[in-house]
Amino acid sequence: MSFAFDQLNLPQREAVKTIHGPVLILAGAGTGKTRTVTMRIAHMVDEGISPSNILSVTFTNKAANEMRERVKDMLGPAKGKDITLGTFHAFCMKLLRVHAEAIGYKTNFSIYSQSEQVSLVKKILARLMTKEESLDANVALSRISKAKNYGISLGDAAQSLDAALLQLYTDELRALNAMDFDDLLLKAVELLEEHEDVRKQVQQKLRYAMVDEFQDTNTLQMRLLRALVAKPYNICVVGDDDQSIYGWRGADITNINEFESFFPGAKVIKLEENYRSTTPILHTANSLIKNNVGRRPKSLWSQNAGSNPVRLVLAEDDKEEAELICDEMLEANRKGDKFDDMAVLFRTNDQSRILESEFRKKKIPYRIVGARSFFDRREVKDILAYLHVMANPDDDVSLLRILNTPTRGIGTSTADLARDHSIEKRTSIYAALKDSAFQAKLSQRMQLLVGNFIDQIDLFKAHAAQPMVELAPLAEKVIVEIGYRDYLGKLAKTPTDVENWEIGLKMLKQSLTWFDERDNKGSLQDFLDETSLNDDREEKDDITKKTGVCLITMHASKGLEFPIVWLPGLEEGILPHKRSIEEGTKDEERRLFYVGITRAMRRLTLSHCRYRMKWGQKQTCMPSSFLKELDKKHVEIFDHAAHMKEELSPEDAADFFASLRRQIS
DNA sequence: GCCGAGCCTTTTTTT
DNA sequence: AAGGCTCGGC
Repeated sequence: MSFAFDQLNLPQREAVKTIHGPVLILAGAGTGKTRTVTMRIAHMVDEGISPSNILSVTFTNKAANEMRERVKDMLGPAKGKDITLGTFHAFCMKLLRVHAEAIGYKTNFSIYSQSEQVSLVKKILARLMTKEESLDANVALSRISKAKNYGISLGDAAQSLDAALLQLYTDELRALNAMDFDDLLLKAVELLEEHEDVRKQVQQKLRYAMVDEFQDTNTLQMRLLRALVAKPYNICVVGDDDQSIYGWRGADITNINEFESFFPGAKVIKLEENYRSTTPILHTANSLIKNNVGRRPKSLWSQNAGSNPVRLVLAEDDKEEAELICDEMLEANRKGDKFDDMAVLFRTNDQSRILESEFRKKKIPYRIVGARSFFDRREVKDILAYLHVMANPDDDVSLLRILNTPTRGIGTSTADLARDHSIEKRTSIYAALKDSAFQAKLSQRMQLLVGNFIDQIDLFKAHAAQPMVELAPLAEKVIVEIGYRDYLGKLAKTPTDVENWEIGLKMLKQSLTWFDERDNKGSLQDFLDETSLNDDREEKDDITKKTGVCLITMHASKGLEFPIVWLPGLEEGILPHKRSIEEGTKDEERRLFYVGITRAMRRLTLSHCRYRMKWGQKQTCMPSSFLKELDKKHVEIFDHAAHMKEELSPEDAADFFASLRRQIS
């Protein structure tokens, strides 16, 4: 393959050519990052590096899938699939499936999702807490996660509730042969750090590493990389410190800011030519982000001068702001702009409500990212829980979920008894149920019920363990034999409930069928791994495929671009968010604003209000302090509220002011 | 074991 | 304003 360097600009070319030693590519928004990275891989292979020696890790599944497609296109499917490519978590999971025994786990460990973690923590808290204390499970969990990520101790278990909780939580997970998402990273790090043979073996194979979205990596992921990448540090990371917006869930910006101290001798390459936006948009973005301290200085530029200034509009209230946006969209649409090309990016989800109602009123088509996950559906969770227990019967959370689902007379009191027994004997609940010492505590009737349940599970388990078992029929067998549809029928309050649940079951069976039909079909375990690590949010992946104006949070907009963009609600307390002001993380809010601005290709409108309805109450709003920071050279300022008043006839104006007074008082 | 009234909270969300 | 959660009554 001869190489097409002429398609790249100079820094891009340099990034592609530098394949030995540590490299940090600072790729600003819209600077052709993905193209550069995939070309770099192609170039490496071109230079004689075997694809099987290349590791490419990303932060999200979406990025991993994109990368996989691009690499396949570039190298062909045969070479493409030799590259080790996936998310950090998927990589660690695969490593641990092979080596778990070295760190005291069975290789069929379960992976606990967020909701499973929450239910486990709730259960532990219920046991742990005295009447005066109270602790929200989600809050506790985020502290546990922080402690794991940063490797910090929470102190003495006897002194601190957090420490006691972490202790019990950790013990419990281990007893259940389960890991949470953090554990996947943590245990993989432990494995590599403490087992030289494994580390050497992995380092021998994966001699060239590449990391995308590096600004989103956390401390554990950095530790993993350091364990994984040996001298001469053939590691290339790509990211943009200015787009680091996930600090609140552990992303550590020092990874990118101090990259050279982790990998000495690193070459830093900046990509600053932007192919997405016009000069006014980039100039405004640059003027904002340069107010952040401790960033790596860079400045985006474009050859596209553009024809529209950035606009900054003041509206009377949030209703008027929404109307204004809709009116301008209709006007732009009349002039030939497509609704698909427009987007409204907001800070908080509740900002979308008033927009949606205005869109519906004016009959403007819109698309919105669905927040609900497919795997949050009860029917999907129920059947998946059966599959989980079949793969790892020691998975207590799944087992407790199905113990009385469908109702089979094994109520909470028996479940509690089994729990106590399992704690006392330090076994799983499944093992407790099988224990004759436990069964002796039960009534004749309950013994029978528990026995039946265990027999059924063992039967399913044996079926699932058969080689080359088809999963879709297996799931259907479970659904039929447990009488799940009858159970749902009794549970339903309306006929639509039943229909909805049937849809969920269909979707689950469809994904099982797809898995069955795959060329390199794996085991039940493989299917469960994929579903655990792929939080397939409904619609999320399709947001770019759907049509209409895109309504989306600034966070979710990262990586997307739209010709025409509105950023409403630029008020102190919303952006920067009130909580970030309190917590002193305004820099991250500034980056978030920067991400929002740099999504726009041709036209950008910023807006804020004098008043806004919040929690059912009218609030006075101050303009965002970030607005002062913007260089107004390319910004047109427009007081829409005042403009509205001028346009009114005297009578209307009197009405207007009267109604305004009513609203204020 | 289930339902509903009343109370409380309210940023972003991936693996 | 609205969704989630708890607690009390049946």
